[in-house]
Amino acid sequence: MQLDTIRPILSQSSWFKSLPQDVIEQLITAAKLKRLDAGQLVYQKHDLGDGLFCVVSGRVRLSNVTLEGKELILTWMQPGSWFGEISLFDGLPRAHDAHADEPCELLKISSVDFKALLKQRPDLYPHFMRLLCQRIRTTFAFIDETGSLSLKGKLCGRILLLAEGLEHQAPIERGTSLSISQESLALMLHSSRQTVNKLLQELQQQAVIEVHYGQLIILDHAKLKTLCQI
Amino acid sequence: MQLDTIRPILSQSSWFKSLPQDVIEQLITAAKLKRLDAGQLVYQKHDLGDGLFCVVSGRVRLSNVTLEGKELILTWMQPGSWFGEISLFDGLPRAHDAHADEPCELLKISSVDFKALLKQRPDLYPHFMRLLCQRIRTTFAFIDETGSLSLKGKLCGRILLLAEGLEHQAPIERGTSLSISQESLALMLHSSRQTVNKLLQELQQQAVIEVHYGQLIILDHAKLKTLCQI
DNA sequence: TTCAAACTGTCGCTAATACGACAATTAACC
DNA sequence: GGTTAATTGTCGTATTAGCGACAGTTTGAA
Repeated sequence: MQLDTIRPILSQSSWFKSLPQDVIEQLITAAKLKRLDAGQLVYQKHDLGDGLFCVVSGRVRLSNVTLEGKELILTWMQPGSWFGEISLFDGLPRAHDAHADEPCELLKISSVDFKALLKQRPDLYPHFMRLLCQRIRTTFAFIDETGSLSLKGKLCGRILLLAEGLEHQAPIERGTSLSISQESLALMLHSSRQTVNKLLQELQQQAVIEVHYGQLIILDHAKLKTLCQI
Repeated sequence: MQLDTIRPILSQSSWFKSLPQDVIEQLITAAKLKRLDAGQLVYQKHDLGDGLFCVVSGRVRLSNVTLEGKELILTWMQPGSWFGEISLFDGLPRAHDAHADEPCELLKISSVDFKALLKQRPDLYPHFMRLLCQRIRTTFAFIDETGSLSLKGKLCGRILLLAEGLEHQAPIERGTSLSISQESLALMLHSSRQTVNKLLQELQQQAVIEVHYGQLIILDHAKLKTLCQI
């Protein structure tokens, strides 16, 4: 993978783009590219945090497993997204499992390199505080959704989140497609495949989405937004 | 209120206690004590963040209101707890409403003072990053609870959280009491008063808690912990 | 072309829980 | 003490959604 292929992916993150240019170069230089097969573990809950990651290609699943063995998907990280920063800052173990959902390429900045960078450039602290704040606000929004929306509303919210993750700041066009199984959506919603199926059918009836094998196509982005308004 | 009364309350927060001694003094000096009546607003969602708060006495409720007007309680902040830091670090509006649940005394450090302090003491950044990380991890734990526990489990988790908030690091003793209405618990669980009542009765049957008017008494702390294990 | 695996669509049963209603209890204030 | 507001306890009913079961569909690989 060439640096020139990576750069445009990294700049999909508005946070990363806002870093000083020389820091961006330093991070890219310090980063190692890792390839993972589908299903491979990136890190596991309770592991020590040994680095910071960015998805270059593929999709990483952040999840937890309950006592009974059921997997709860928190979210997916898509190209351009950074993750794994929290353990780096508080030194505590990983809060989730991270798996490659498909064959993935990840950039990894090791703890050691990262701490060296921070020591050398303390002016970066505010940038990383903003990254943490973003994470907190996303998480708060998630909780608000959980509490105030019907399952259908939550489903619409998740679909939008994933679609926006794919296209980042770019406007979502009619026809944006989302490769995800109904089973996975259910795991993210803490719901059942059958119920998700029923709701997707309803949304298809309303011409909001098209439902295909392992794939959704967004037809009416505005309607989706309305349906998940809190 | 004397400084000497405030100091022991502030040091209930292990985060605050870990700050350098001179910074603690600076913060105490910069802070203004605010008194609020029961029900009074501390700040409102979408307000600009104009300061950082610490509860000295009373209880502050962090909540959101849905489109239909239903209040969703995120949590209560109790003596020794700091809140309102996120808007300070990312400059974005408040994410929740904050109300005094009872007559309250709050310490407030204004944005201006706070930013001046950070400018003067950039070595404090890591401390505030830790505060943010704590918040994120609490929030993640909250989401995990939501997804993997039965309503009864979540109820036990909330009761413990509130009890621990009251007693902070101190071990919860048999007999710790919690002043809260069943209605409020329901709003926090996104559930109904009636259901919460039924579950509390069950817990009382099992001799885990005692249920009184506007009050719960914890009898079996260990059992509560078991019931909310993820 | 065939086969297996993954995914989707649908039915019916059951459990959980929201919500209205109303009575009983407790606390607070005059 | 008496009155009022807040809180709790308990119905019954309606709705939501989880889950097993099973057939149909799509995909990819032999």
